[in-house]
Amino acid sequence: MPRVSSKKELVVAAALSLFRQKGIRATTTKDIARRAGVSEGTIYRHFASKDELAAYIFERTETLFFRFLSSWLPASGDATDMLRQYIRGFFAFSRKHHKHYSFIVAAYQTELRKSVQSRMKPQTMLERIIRHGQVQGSFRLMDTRLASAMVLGVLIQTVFHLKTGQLAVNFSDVLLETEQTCLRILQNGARHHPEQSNEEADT
Amino acid sequence: MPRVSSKKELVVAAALSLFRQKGIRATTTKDIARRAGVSEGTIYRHFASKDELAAYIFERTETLFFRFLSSWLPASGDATDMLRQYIRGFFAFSRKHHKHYSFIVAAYQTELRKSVQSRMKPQTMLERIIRHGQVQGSFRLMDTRLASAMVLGVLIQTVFHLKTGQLAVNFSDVLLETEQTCLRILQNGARHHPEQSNEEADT
Amino acid sequence: MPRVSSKKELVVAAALSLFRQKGIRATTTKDIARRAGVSEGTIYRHFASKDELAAYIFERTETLFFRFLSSWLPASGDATDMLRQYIRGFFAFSRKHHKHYSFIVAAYQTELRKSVQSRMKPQTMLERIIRHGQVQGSFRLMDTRLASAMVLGVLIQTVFHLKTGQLAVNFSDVLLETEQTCLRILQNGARHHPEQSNEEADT
Amino acid sequence: MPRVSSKKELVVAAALSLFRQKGIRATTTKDIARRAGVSEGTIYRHFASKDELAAYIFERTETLFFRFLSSWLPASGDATDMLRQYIRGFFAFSRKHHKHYSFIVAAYQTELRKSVQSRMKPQTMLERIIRHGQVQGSFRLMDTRLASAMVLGVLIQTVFHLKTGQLAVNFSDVLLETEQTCLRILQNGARHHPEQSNEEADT
DNA sequence: AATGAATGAGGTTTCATTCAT
DNA sequence: GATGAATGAAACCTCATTCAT
Repeated sequence: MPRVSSKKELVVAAALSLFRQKGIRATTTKDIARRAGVSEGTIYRHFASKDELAAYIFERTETLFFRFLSSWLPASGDATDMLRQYIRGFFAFSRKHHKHYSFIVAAYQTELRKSVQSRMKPQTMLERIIRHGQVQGSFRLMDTRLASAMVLGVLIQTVFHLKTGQLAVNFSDVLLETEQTCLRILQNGARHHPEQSNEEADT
Repeated sequence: MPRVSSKKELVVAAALSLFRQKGIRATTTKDIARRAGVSEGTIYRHFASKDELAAYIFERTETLFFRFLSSWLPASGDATDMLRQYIRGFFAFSRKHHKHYSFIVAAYQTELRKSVQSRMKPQTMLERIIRHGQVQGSFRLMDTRLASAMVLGVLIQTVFHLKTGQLAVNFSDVLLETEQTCLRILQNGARHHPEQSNEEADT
Repeated sequence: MPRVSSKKELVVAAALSLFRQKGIRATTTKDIARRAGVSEGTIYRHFASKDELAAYIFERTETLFFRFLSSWLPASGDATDMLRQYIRGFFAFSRKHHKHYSFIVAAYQTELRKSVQSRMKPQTMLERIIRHGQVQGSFRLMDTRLASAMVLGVLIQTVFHLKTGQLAVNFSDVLLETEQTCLRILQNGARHHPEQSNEEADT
Repeated sequence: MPRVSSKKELVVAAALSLFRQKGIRATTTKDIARRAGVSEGTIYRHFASKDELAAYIFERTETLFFRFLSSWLPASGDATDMLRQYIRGFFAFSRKHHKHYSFIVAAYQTELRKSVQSRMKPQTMLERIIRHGQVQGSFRLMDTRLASAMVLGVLIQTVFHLKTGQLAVNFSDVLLETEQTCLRILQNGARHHPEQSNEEADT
């Protein structure tokens, strides 16, 4: 029986860490090997190329993210509840799986935009929640993809600012604020008829 | 801008185009020279390095963006109006200066995150508008950076989806929708079923 | 040959097949192991190195070839008969032991030219036949090595063209033709415009 | 104006020399660069890959060989004369362009067999001469490709033995001998006792 | 004996940058 | 100013060989 140690996980962990810090292209195979404490050749016993390693990590992370979010969603079918839990799960993931989170956000926005086909599944999940809410009547009718993109945009930016410590507010305040913000985006409500908005602007 | 040298502009235009398509790292100086119709050496007559070229383009683009937005802002001081005009200017820029827009968004999110220090000035401008609105009382009180980040997140995601043609709706509808969304985020007002959200906020 | 180990023969067979297809250098130990259905380590239990494996196969093949040819040679001592049988044996080997044949020809011409010292014994055998014929007076006097090289050159080229199917003629015709050709090369006789060639031959 | 020195020829000369000594695969780009006195990068300014360099040298050499042979052929149309001159040209090339000769023979037989499509034009030229002789009636009728292959087999083997100095005879003797041998192969004439060969064919 | 993960030297290729012209 | 051949460090990757199991 051959060695079972398998340094594959060492490679994956090192690569995840470096990819997220410096980006995929800027990370060299030598970097990864050094950080993982293995030889460069070892990388290629487990992955056909650096790109394949990146894709592997991306998919694994996406699945992890997806499952993590799923575990937060309530069984019940209330879309507003689901959205809240989605947001909480999102924040929780960004804290518990710090490295995975920042890797996947960076990778999605940039280097893997084209190569990986499985559309960031967490977004798909969000779309489903929104569509559900629209059917239930609790969310207003608008393009579902756009809606989910907007919500994700808000979440990603918020977490980014939380992480970089530029925010003076505490975590749970931001969480509540973000929930409200996202609901504002999605919920019905006669907002914004110019007169109204002016009125409200005065509030 | 006085044309110091015709070649320099050729280089800048070629680099802008390539950087945004493939990213900065993935673009080689040979690529740039070929596209610009100049020799590789010429690049180095005008810029000390590829990174400096990228930084130059970034700053120039940011300034262009900033001035463009400024020209859309109303002289008047109503924050809601200003926000609306900011959004319209943002959309207009993304259409008129397609290449500059996609370059700056990509660069900001990724490769230049650290190297360029001038905080993407359009965000600063947005922050100022929001702070202004908060002072005026038309926007609710919240962390200004967070607020501006959220609004930018929405704008960037929306434009991205507009560009990739995944939206079935037309431009002016999306524009209106986005305006409303951003106002929902920023304005005061008892939106979203307060009872619920309060309850859960206690959880 | 007693089978020392079943695996060893699997390795040899796989290597023979691959070496002849792609050459020795271009064949990797991983290729061999995969084709043989064994692990890479197993190769090294039986052979000290890839080169030694190649040398082993070369020598084994040469011996096989030599014995095969020997079994075709008549007991009688007529050089012309011996040559005919040599040629027939050569053709027969190239058909019955297709892989061995193409391996040994390729290896001899190229990669093993220097490393293997045992002069391709089939050539030695041919030399002996020719010398015999010269002593008998049935073959003309000429450098024996050169003569054998020429005959081998003819045989190898002919078989090559037979194998690649570029010849419109059938096997037994080619065989007869080749016999005649080799005899023309070796035999005495006022061939070809006697006046001219004889004169020049005397020069 | 840039440097015009062009180290391309240095690279080509070094590669030709090394390829023929050690084979293409066994020659490293580092070898080539060192021998040529240039950096490895320089190779890639002029050739897309090592294989392309090899193909370039092969084609160039083939053309050189072809032109060299052409310059030896008589204007007159006598096939026997043409063949004699072809052979003399062949020998002359192998001596004057020693490196080119041994490269092309080795490359043709082995590493470039498949990759280069232009059938070793010197063989085509020989085929044409043989066909011409057959039409004239001075050469017997036989498969032209086979005939040319046989003659080339003889020439290559003879030159090989001349070069390796294993032959005790002098150059012009070998040349004459080879001419006769080739003419024996090609010319008409009832050689070899037919009865015998038929009988033995039944064996 | 057999395995195959691991090694690491070394191979091919890329590319930002320099510099003679 | 402009050129592009040249550089050489460093990137990615291969592969014969070793060795713990």
